[in-house]
Amino acid sequence: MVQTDTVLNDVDKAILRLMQDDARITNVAISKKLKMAPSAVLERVRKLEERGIIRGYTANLDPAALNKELLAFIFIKSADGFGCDTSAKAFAAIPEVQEVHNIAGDDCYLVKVRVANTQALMELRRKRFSKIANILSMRTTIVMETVKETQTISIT
Amino acid sequence: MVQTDTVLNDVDKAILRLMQDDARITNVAISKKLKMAPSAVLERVRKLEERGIIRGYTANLDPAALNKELLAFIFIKSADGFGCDTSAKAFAAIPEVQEVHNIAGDDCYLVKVRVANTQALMELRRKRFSKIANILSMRTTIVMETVKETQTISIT
DNA sequence: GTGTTTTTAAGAATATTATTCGTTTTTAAA
DNA sequence: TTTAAAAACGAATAATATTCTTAAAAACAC
Repeated sequence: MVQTDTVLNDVDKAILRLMQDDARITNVAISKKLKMAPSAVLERVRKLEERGIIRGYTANLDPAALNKELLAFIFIKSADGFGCDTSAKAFAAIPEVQEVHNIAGDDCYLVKVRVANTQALMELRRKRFSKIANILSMRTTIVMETVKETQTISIT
Repeated sequence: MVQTDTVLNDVDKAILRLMQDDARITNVAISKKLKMAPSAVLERVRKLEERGIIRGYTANLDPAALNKELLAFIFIKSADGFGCDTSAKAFAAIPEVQEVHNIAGDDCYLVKVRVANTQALMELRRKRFSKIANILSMRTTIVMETVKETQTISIT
C-alpha cells in the first residue's frame, strides 16, 4: 500500500470542497461537476467516511430562530493536572457548550457557549459549571456581534 | 397570518434535530421517524430553508487529514468606530479565518483561525493581517487540544 | 355554534438519484 | 514488459425525491 492513509488526491479534495460547501449535494451532481461516473464518486465518498476524513454532516441553523442568540466565551482555570481532561469532559457534556479547547499559557480552558440570553448564561454558570469540580476561576466574554462563523477548512 | 415567522412547532424542531445530527439523512428516513408522509416532510424542510432557519448543510472534516492541525484564537484591537465592520469584513474574507466576533469590553475582535502549523500562522499574520488597516494590536492564543468542537444548537 | 379560508398532511404517479456488481482501464511496482 | 492492485465505468435495479391532486385539520370571521 502506498501513502493512502494520509494523502488526498485532487478528486478527493474536490469532493470535500463540494460537500463542505453543501453537504446535501447529490452524488450525481458531484459526478457531473467532476466528470466522473456516479459509482466512482460514491466509492470515494464512502472511503472518505470510512477513513474518518469526513466525520459527519450537519445543518447550519439560525440561532435566533431557536432562541439561542447569546454567544459567549468563557475562560476557565482549573486544577486539572497535565493530560487530565476531567473538567473538560464535564464541560463538553453540557449541550449549550459548543466548544472546549485546552489553551496554551494559563493552563486554562476556553469554552464557547450558546444560550438564549444573559439570564440563561447566569443559570448555566450556577446550575452546571458550579457543579464541576476543580474549577479555580471563570472569566466570561460576551459576543456582541458575529461577523463570520464557520467550521470550514480551507482545502489547498 | 399567525406567528409563523418566528415560531417552530414540535415537528419542525424534530426535523431540525435530525438534520443537525445528520444533514444527509433522507427525507424518507425523517418521515418514518416522525410517522409522516415524505411529501409533508419535504414541504417543511423547504420552508425551513426558505425562512432561513436552515442556513445550509456542511460536512465536518478532519483537520489533520487536510493538514490544518493548528487552531488559534487571535484577539485584535482595532481603531474601527462603533458599528464599523471594515476590518472585521477583511478578517472574514481570509479563508483560514473560521470565526470573527465583536466582543464586549475591550472594543476588540476575537478571531478564530485554522492553519497547518505555527509557521503558517506567522505567515498569515505577516501576509494577511498586517495588510489590514486599523489594527492596533494582536494577541494570539494557541489551542493545545480540542475536546469538543461543534456548531450544534441545543433545540428545546 | 356555522361557514369560510388557509394551512397542513396524505397518497399516488413520475422523475431523479443511490447503489450494486461485473468489466475495463489505469496505476504502480516487480 | 508483466503483473497485481486500485480505480473508474456502465448498465441494471432499488430507493428516494418530487410533483400534484385531494382530503383533513386548523384558524378565523361572523
